[in-house]
Order: sequence, then C-alpha cells, then structure tokens
Amino acid sequence: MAKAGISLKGTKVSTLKKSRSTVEPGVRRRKKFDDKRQFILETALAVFSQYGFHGTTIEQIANSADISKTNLFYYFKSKEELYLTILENILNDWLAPIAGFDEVDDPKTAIENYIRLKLELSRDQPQASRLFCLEIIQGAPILKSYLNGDLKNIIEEKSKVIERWISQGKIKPVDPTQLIFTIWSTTQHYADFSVQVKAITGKDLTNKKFFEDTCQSIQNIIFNGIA
Amino acid sequence: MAKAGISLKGTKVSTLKKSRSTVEPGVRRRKKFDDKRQFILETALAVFSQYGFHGTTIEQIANSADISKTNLFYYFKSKEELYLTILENILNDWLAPIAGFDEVDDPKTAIENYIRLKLELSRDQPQASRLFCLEIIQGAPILKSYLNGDLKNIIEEKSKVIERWISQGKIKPVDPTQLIFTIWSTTQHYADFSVQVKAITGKDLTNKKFFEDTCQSIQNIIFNGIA
DNA sequence: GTCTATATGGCGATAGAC
DNA sequence: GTCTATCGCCATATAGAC
Repeated sequence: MAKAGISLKGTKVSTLKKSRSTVEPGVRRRKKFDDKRQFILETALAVFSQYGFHGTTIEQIANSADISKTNLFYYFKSKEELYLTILENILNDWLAPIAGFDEVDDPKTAIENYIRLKLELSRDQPQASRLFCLEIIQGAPILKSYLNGDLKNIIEEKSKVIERWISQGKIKPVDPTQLIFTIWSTTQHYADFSVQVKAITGKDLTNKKFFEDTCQSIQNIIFNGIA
Repeated sequence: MAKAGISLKGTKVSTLKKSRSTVEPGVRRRKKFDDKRQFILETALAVFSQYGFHGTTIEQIANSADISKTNLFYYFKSKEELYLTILENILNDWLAPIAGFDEVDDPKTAIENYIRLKLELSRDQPQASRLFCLEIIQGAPILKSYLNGDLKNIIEEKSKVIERWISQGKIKPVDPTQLIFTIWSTTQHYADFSVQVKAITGKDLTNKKFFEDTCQSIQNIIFNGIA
C-alpha cells in the first residue's frame, strides 16, 4: 500500500498535453496566456525544488507568483499537472550537455567541455538539478521509465565513444560508466549541496573565480589525479 | 511567511531530550521500551529517507513497524521529535569516517581508506545518506548551524593535513576543500542516486564485485586521473 | 480571467476505555 | 501499553458571481 509519493499510476511524461493547445482564435491572448503559464512554471520550480512535491503548497507558489490560489488553478488544473510539466521541461536541459560528446575526437577537449557544461548547468539551473535529485532519491516514480529507456541507451552509446578512446590509447583504461558517474556527481554536487558548499567555503558557483577554480579542479583531478 | 519546511524555529538538535530518561524503576521494562523505540526509529528512517518529512505520514511508519498510529505516539510525542531524533543519530555516522584522516602519514593510504569508508557507508546506510541529502537540498533548516560550526571546523583542520602533504611534495597541488568535495560527491552518489545507477548498470553496491570495481575506479581516478 | 466562498478529504494528535 | 473513536486543522480543488 505505497501511499505517499506522487500517485502517477503510469502517466507517461511525454504524453502530457499542453492543455488548451487546441484553442486557436486570438494569437495575442494566447501568447499572454502562455507567458503567464511560463512565469508560474518558473516560480513553481523554485518552490518545488526546495520543499519537494509534498512540502510545497499551492498557496506558497501562488504567493510567490503574486496570484491567487484559484487563479493558479485556472492555468493548471492540478498540482500534479504543474509538477509534471516542470519535470518534463527540466529533462531536456539536464540531458542536453551530453549530446556533443562524440562530435570531437580529442577526449581531453570533449570531456573537459562536458564537465564545464555540466558545471554551468549547476550554476544556471541549480533548482532544476535539485528537483531532479529529489525525484531520483524518492525512487524516480515518474522518471523511472525514462532512466531505464532513453537514458540507458544514451549512456551505452557514449560509453562506446569512451571505449574507443581507451582502445586507441588516448586515455587510460577506465570503466566508462563509472567515469560518467564521476563527472555527474562532482558537477551536480555544487548545485544539490550548495548550502553545504557555501557553509564551508563561503562561496557558490555564481562567484566567477570560484566557478573557474572549481571547474579546473574537477578537470584536473579527472585527468591527472593527485598522485 | 515561509510555511513549508520543518518549523523548528531554532530547536537545537543536541538539546533533544531522550524522553523518559528520568524514569528509573524496572530496568527490564526500560530496555524493552528503548528497544521498541529503536526499532521505530529504524523503520521511520526507511520511510522518511524515501518520501521526505512532508511526504511521509505517521500511518505509513506505523504500518511499516506493525504498530498502530496511537501506539507510535506513545513512543514519540510528535512527528517532529521522531524526525529530529533520526537526524541526530545519522550525523555521527556520517561524520565518523573522516576522523581517521590524519592518523596515517601516507596520503595514499589515508585517502584511499577514506574513500572506502565513505563508500561502505553508502552501501550500508544508503537511507541515512539520502535523508541527509534531502535535508541539505531543502536548505538544511535543521543542520545549518552544524554545517557552519562543527563541520566547517573539521574540514579546515583536515585541509591543513592535505596542505602539509602538498608542501611535502607527497601529492600534487590541489585545493583541499575541492578534493574533499570530490570524495564526498563521488561516494555518496551511489547511495543518493542508486536508482539511477541501478537503471544504467543493473547493479548497486550490495553487489560485491560492483562495490570493489566502484571503489577502485574512484580511487584510481582521484589518484591517477585518466590522462 | 479573477475573485469569494465552500466542499472534501487527509493527517497529526488527543481522549479515554481496557 | 495498546486500542477505538474522534477532534481540528490545513491543503487541494470546485462552484459560481463579477
């Protein structure tokens, strides 16, 4: 009787309708509607990413967005729809950086670029990173099918690129998957654990020097180690 | 009016009373009481670490522990007390591994030991790791004072050890704090993101070979990099 | 589109019998 | 110590006026 968690019962994220997409008349009005929807989505992400789905109330989001509770329900028919739409939007951003992984043949450039892109994402979209983390920790009720499908395929594909580099002697032997996990964890850490990072260093990635130092430090360790 | 999040208003974790600690007669009865309390704590950790504070209901915990809701309230006067007690217990475990960091003079041994201990913790106490992660993501309302106090001091102390290694030429120049973050993130990743790890690799740290492979992979990258 | 009620249900916590 | 019953609050969502 799993009671808590989001009861999505097999809802496919990609199947989500944008709602109202069929209405056509009045392009101007339509744009205003979409803009406000977008604004609510961004506001809601900020709240959800801190308190989680259950810890967030519609009223909080409404207050942050300076609208009334009922008005929010005019734009999103339920709390779940709001949450799902956000998660769907995040996925693409989260996945984007790995796309350019086999474009370049030089592993050093490719991997250092990837590290930088992921770290930029942690800097520019820390809330998205945290929401994603919350989702995974809770067992990925919504994203599980995605993890087992698309993501798995992509990683297998990228792993082959890494293995080619190894067989060509361009990098040392290393488990490709473990290497990818290392990159993910080290870069996402600065978004997900930013409170801890800030408590200890007094800085976060919005600090330019700290960003560069962190980027180089991660790149250095992954390429040269410390020995 | 920050409404969500846990409304602890300055409650100091360390000030928590164990409740009933003053009652003396009947050592046998007392032990039974404590045992049951302990059992509830362990059960509750499992639930809290998946669904978070707000996503977890007392009823869920009670069901998991095979007791009634009311009976649970006999052992813990509120949901918050239950949660706080768990968090308090976790902290010590989480911190323990770093203690033996300056005992040994050889950096390779010390750091490889530390990585292994942290990874063992991710294997043996994944729920604790996830609850800790949830807490930090939400802004560490309860642990903030700890992060800024004890933890900061410990890290500064350990950083000096690392800097001594560097000045002695035993390891390459590296920002000590960044090195520690790298170790934390890479090892904790296998607990916090275990669902994702399992989706991609089909394994988790309870698999002996996978544990050893992961441990060596992390140790290798941190010491030798991939170049 | 936006507002003021209000319905509805769930959950933390308590009362009081045994 | 454990149970049954229940209180009271709060959060999601809807109805219906403007």
